[in-house]
Amino acid sequence: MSSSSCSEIEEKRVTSIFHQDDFSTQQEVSKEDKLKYANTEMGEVKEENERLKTMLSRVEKDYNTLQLRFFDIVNKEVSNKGVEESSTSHEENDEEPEFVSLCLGRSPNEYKKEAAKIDQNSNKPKEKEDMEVNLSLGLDSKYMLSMELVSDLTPMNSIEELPKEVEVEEKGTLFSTNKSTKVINVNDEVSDQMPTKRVRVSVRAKCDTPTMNDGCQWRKYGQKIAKGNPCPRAYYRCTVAPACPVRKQVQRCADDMSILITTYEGTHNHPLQVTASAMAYTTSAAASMMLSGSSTSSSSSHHQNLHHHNNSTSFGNSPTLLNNGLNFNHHQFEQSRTPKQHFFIPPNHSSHNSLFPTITLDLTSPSSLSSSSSLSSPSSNIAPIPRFSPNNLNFCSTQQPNFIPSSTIWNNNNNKLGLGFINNNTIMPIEKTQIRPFNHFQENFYQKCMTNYQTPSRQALADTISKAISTDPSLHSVIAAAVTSIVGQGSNKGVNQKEIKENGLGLGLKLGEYPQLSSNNLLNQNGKGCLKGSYFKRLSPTTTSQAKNFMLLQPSLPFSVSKSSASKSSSIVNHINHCDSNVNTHH
DNA sequence: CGCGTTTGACCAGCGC
DNA sequence: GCGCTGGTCAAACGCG
Repeated sequence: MSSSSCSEIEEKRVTSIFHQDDFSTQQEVSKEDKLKYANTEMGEVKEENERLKTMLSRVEKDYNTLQLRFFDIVNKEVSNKGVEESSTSHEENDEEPEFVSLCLGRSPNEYKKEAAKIDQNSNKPKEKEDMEVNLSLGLDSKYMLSMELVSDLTPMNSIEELPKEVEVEEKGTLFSTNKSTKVINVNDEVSDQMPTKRVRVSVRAKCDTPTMNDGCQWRKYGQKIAKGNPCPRAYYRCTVAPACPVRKQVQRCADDMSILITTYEGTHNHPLQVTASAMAYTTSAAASMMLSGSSTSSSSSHHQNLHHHNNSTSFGNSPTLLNNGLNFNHHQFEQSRTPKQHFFIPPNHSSHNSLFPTITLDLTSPSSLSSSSSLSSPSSNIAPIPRFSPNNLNFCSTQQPNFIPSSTIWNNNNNKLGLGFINNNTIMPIEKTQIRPFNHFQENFYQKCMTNYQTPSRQALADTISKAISTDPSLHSVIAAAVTSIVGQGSNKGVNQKEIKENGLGLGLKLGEYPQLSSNNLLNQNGKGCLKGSYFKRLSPTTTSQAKNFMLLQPSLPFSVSKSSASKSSSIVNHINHCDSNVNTHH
């Protein structure tokens, strides 16, 4: 059939439509409306499709750019090292670029030391050893979140406790003398100016159990009454690997004992479980936030630097990325001066604290609450926060598996932990910068990590992705980071799922297997004294009075308890999962 | 008996 | 130098 005859037929059809009687004309008018509506919808969908395509290409571009930069730096280093080292080390280096140390508060040289310990104490094949040392903080991933994240993260960590060997190393790139631990430092100035600091990431979450279940195994090695908090602080070290340098401190909030404050320090030198990866991901991101913000200055320009550091960074530094999600209270310096603020004063708020900048991840505040308006203050330098549905993000472990929804322990409905908004009625002081680097996508990534890859729903994916993208154009760089992470995870997916099955992590997590959860007493460790008051008698009068004062400064955080958000969360998870599959396909 | 927790002692850093 | 505080160690203890 020729095209002309075809158009004739169509014309006739249209003509016949318009020449029907009045009744049918009315019908046709409504049909026409429908057609118009459908056409409009189609147009919108097309536009959205275009936006998605653009997004995807951007993500791809970002990814490639980052990868190129990464290999560029690595190659530089290899060529520099090549002068000094034999060709065998070249071979090693050639295979190493995939491993980047994502440090959280400790120098890579510590890992060198740890690795040396391992070296002495075991007869592991070197290759395996390298793997363990290299696999730092989270994701079990060959690819890290982004080059920016890594580079942002490293300066402080690289410098702190900097052994002399490193001083001879070239500026711009830091290598631990242990060849296996490779840390890239892109920012020369930063490294030059870096004070000797560790970074700590403090997670505040409502939790009834002694510790949060973050996927790692911990051994308690100490307990102290810290000044300013009647609740004892418990010290744990990671026991997943013998020489893992990661420590955590667990302490109840003096103000609200249902809030558990977990402070992480150090970087795991071993592969992490999926659940542990999620926490590591968050803490490392938070640490990167902190480092990128504080790295360039300890002066009053700190806040600005936080935003100016690098707009292409995958996390947090771009103001556009600060809109949604988790909030990080950055209290590198002296703690809260304004009683109105809902700042968490970290466990260590003595003079020592300046040596350990701490970033707080507040998972206790209901998300879509009132804070957005207060935070939109021009002088706060933080964009107004769009409201979005709160997700359940619960790090609480529970000893009552029966209460765990079958979908995921992280969707535990006992607590509805809003993501990120702080009840802050005052303008943020420069020293205490509030960062909201995460948005929907990253939160969802979190959920994804927690949920053992639920079967994705394509419809749900389409809905959420399009919504997220259309409402937040800034997502592209975030997605870039998430994609990078997901791709990395994807590579280990099979293993992780296997581990999940074998080790009881993820869906069917056998909580009782974790030593810190094995007790029947919910507060048997750091929490019991809080309620029984047994340790109060041990407090000096000074401490007690200080604690009282402290409490006066700490208004209670409101909590919302909901049992309806599980479906939302699972829906969100589906989107991520779907994205995951798409991304894997793409790459 | 092995493993993890508890708890007092000890050490280091900091401010006065 | 002294006292305060945070952090760690290690012996004692408890539990399975």
